[in-house]
Amino acid sequence: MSNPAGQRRRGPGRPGYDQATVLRRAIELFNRKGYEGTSMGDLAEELGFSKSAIYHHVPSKTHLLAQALDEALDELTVVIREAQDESAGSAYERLRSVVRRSVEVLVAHQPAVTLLLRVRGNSEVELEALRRRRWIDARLADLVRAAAQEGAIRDDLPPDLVSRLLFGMVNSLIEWYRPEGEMSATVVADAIATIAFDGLTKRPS
Amino acid sequence: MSNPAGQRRRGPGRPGYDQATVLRRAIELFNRKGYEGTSMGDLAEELGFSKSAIYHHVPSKTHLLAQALDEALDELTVVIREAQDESAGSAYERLRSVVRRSVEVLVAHQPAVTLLLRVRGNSEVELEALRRRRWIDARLADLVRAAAQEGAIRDDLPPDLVSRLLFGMVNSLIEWYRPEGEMSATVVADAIATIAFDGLTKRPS
DNA sequence: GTCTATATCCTGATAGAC
DNA sequence: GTCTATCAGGATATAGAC
Repeated sequence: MSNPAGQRRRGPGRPGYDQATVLRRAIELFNRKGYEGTSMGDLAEELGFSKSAIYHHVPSKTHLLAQALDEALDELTVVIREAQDESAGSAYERLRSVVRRSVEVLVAHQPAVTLLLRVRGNSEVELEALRRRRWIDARLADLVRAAAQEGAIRDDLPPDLVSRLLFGMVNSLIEWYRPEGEMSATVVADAIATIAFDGLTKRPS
Repeated sequence: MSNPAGQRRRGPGRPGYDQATVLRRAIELFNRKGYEGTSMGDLAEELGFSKSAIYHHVPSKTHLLAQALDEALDELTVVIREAQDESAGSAYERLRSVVRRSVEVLVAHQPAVTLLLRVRGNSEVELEALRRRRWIDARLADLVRAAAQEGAIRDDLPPDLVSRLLFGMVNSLIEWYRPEGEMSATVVADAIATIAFDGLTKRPS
């Protein structure tokens, strides 16, 4: 915490991490081994010091989880807020835009979003995160419904089902996307939009 | 094990469960609370007897997980085998068919497949399951590549990316689909095929 | 087939020395 | 700010009575 950059502090001495760095490494571990499958001992080992020293940086394991889930939820909430601004275009345009923005958030905050999407509701922190997530999902469904009512997208499929499948495809990114890979967020977002809105089948056009 | 139907055995006496029933309830709990978040004590409580009595039915917690993952992997492997039979039609036809069959398996074996899709590689059992799953994913990508080479689906998107997104959409079913709901596997499979192959955008047609 | 009791280990978290 | 030592509780799994 005396070290905003998360780097080594003094010439000699132990590593020294700030809160943000500890959080980042914790989320990494939670995703690799699962939250319950990761012990504070594991995290200590990862950071290179003893188990008890962690509690100098962070109040509890639960607090680490809460911070991570908030990071993801706050970012996704911003995307929803943008999509609710009707002056930004038709529902169809805003739906395409929210797909793109969601991909951007998933890519930029992949570890935190991954953690969020795996939450099961095992504690009060997780239940609260699930509540916020359900609110987001409901707003996405609203947008799909509005686009269907505009006549912009097909109305022969239940909007709730379309919403689940469309954002199911978006969310599946977290299973394989790695920012250090060669695929940019733009390429992925374009591919999702192309598949979802234009379809895979080749057309004469 | 003396009770193939998983029902009460004698008039008087304790419930009495067979292996299959214990496994089914275990998978249910693993999905609700996570595998690591579920203790054998939780499972005992769910089944209505003491913690230690479970070990009369099942050798270990790990064994329960292995059985569940095998159930899912065996079913998905059958789907892949079917799709590899080139006499069954063009790659495009087989791709559409494998999407439908995957949905059927996800719906019929939803709890086991859910567990499989959440495995992180935390133990030897999980690592072996991940190996088998990666093999399946690779065969699905082969099929998408073949369909693109046939000229049946668009070739302006990387086949590996298409495969990940397409089956990401299929797999996202496990997050919300409940067999007791009003949506049949057929409706869901049709919706996925329509979105993925024809697209959401309304066309003059 | 289920129970109580127990063995052994690991968990999140704290106390206090340096 | 990190350490060793420790706590109380819970984990998987086993032993042996009934």
